[in-house]
Amino acid sequence: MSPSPPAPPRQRRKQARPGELLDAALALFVEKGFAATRVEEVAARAGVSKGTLFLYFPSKEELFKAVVRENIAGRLDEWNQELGEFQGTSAELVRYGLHSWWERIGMTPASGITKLIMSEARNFPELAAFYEQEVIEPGDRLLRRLLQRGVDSGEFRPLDLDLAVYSLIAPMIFLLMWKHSLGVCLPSDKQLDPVAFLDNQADLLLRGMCRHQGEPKGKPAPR
Amino acid sequence: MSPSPPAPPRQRRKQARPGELLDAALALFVEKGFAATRVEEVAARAGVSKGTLFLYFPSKEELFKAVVRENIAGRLDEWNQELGEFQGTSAELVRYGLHSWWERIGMTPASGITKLIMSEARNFPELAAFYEQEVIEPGDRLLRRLLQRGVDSGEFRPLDLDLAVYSLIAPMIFLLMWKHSLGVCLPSDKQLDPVAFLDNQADLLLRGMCRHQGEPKGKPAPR
Amino acid sequence: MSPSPPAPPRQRRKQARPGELLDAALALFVEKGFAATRVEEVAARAGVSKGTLFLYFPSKEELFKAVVRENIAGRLDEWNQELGEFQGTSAELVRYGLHSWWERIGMTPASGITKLIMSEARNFPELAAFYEQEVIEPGDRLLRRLLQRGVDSGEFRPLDLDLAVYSLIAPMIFLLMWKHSLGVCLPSDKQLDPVAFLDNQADLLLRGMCRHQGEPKGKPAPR
Amino acid sequence: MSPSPPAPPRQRRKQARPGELLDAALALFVEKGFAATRVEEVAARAGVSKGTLFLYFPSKEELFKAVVRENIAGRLDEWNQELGEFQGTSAELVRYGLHSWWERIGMTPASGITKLIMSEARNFPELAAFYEQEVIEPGDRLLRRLLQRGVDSGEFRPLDLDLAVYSLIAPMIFLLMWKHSLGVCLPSDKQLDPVAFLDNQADLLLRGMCRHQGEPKGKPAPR
DNA sequence: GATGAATGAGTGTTCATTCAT
DNA sequence: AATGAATGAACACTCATTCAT
Repeated sequence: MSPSPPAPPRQRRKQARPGELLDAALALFVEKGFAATRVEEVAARAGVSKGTLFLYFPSKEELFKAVVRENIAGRLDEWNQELGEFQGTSAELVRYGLHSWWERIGMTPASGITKLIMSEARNFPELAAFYEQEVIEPGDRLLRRLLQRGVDSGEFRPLDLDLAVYSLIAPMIFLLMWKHSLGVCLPSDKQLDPVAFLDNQADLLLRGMCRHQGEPKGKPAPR
Repeated sequence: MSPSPPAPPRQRRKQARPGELLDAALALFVEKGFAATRVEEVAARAGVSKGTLFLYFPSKEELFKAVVRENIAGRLDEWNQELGEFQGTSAELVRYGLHSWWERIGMTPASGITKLIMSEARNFPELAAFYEQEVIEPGDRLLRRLLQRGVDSGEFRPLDLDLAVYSLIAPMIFLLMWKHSLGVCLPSDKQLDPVAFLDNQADLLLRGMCRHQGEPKGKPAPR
Repeated sequence: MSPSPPAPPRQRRKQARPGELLDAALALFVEKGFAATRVEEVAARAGVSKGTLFLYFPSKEELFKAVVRENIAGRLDEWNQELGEFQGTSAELVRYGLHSWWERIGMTPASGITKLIMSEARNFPELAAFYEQEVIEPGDRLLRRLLQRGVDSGEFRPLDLDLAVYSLIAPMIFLLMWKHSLGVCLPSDKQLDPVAFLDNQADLLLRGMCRHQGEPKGKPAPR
Repeated sequence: MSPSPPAPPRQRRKQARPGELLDAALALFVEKGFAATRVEEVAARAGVSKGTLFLYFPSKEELFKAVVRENIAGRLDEWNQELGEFQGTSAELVRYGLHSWWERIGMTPASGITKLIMSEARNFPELAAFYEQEVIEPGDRLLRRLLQRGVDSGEFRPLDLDLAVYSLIAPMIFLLMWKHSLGVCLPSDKQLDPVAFLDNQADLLLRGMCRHQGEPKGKPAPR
């Protein structure tokens, strides 16, 4: 009567965690881009059927937005607060910020999102606007506050904040793009060490921003 | 068929077909990405029919590869030579290099190629390898020589060249990505001034690399 | 489970499920047609879950059939009897019949059933046959008897009963279709007044059927 | 290399007539309804592939509109003119109109369109509006002119044109609905003879509208 | 009995690719 | 060489139906 295999017993049940779908979507979006990722594949990787995905996310685009929210936008708040409570010099704060960014975003799969956005922004203006609003704008404010803190305390000299913010953003964006595009194709001896790179960039930046030229470069000497 | 006298003024091209197709394809690929670009649109922009495109390029992928190959070529050699003949301090050379890069690549449509590569590298590993070989590698050598010149002359202090090279590359890559992706979606008051940004980056970098701290930053040097 | 005292006021139905589902389904099928009605919507309107619907009806098609069967029943019998006992001229009887049809069927939601049948008959031949048997056939006999009464009494002249019956049916069917389809889309100044239309049709018909040309058309008799 | 059948040699060429698609669409829409008709089936019946259909019609809805235009809307003009040039009494004109309607629309596949519209109007308000504008409205004007002609010539008595127009429309609509829905399920002995029905309706109507009661009913030749 | 999470076949539409002309 | 009509494999999304709970 039913020569087809006995049909898997209606796989998992419970609450097939939208979380699993978000994880799968993140991985695939980053790997193949938004357009080239098929929702069916996302569903399959999450272990559910295509229909199930649409039970939780009304469209592919909303799925993407949810991925962004889950992985970046939603985390900015806690980060904001944490950096606000930082005790130490502003130079240390900048270094700490870059390091924690690397650990929480840069080195995680979430970093792929930024690459994705940079790659596809022009085709999905709505997504780009969403990202601008939910990530760029708050992130910009966060960095600006960091720098302003140093200026206010007299630790940094007066800065053109617009340029200075971009000086912080640039190495991060570069690192992400590198990691997610050409980096994956480079031979291992050409690989860029992200932490060393970030440290180096921090050194350069801080040396340029600090009022006292004696600002020690590396970790060593926090007096 | 057309005995009407003076020969129709749209005699136009003749054999230049592949070139026009490549130009059209470059523009569209940069603007919309690989997946979102329709071959029909490429053909239309080149003034030919869809079928004709496939006469010259066996598939969309091959067209893409041809676009990249076509637009990567030679430029580096002449640049290499020009920078080799530069008279002046190495600091000036670095600044000159960044400026001329902006004028010859960064601000021209050619910059789109890099954006394209960064965006699609993962889907075209073959292309990425090609780009690595043809651009990254020689570019890396070029920058390395620039820096080495400063070190050898004693103008720069001893450098970790690997890191230093990436410090030069990062702002360029960042600028391109910004310009070609999120930048186009940002409100005008958020726009980044590329030259100011490059100058600023050069200041920071050189301040970090130069042996004498008295290295004048930008134009005047604010005592 | 719910020891809270006075019994929740939404004790509501109990076992009336199938009936509520049929009501909901009737309304939606009439409004949107068979194909465009989603079972989920039917269930929701009946206040139950999608799964529950399938507990009572094995498929959407069976639900549809049940709706039609449920709403076609009996009414004809009482009507048959009532008209059989009518005292008055046959012309009055015909007019009375049309008016009471409008009041009991035409203007009520039950009219939707006929629209439904007319619309979906081809996709549900089984239903169409059922309707033919349960409604068309008895209705035809009823009308035939009405007309025969007039012929027998000498009030009407000899008639081609087949045609005459259709002359009665036609305005009713037309009215229903109009009301349930294009009528709902027409601007209010184009709306058809059903009672006036039926009266007018009765006038025309009776004028054609009555032996004495003096048959007064409407109520008053226009001098 | 290619074990699949040699592939039909890229069937017909030339101009795979949108006409064939329109015919196929008409037949299928009428047979199964708008929603239940799959575009692939339409294409198949026209002997082309699904993609080809979209070469000529940008969407299923536009295909439907084209069917309506082709089969009804487009013909109203010539009909309008023809009836305008009619020589004879207005009673004859009304009879002629009904007959020619039957021959050009009623008995042809085009008649299915009206059934379709009546059935699906509520689900596709845009289509209904289109039909109202392209068919109902002009048709209404046409009939109104017909009747006005009789009133003006003194052949008809003063009429409530709104009701009178609907008295003409009703039998046509009824006939179509009957033919395309229940009619297809009825046993042959119950079948309605459309021409006889229309004649009968015309008789009834004209008897009601004509000033001189002596208007002979049937064909017999109006002395 | 009742639920609602899960399924997967099916639909309209797009687009790279082919090929007779 | 060049065309453009034709193709068909995809893909996002829907919805009737199932079934573990």
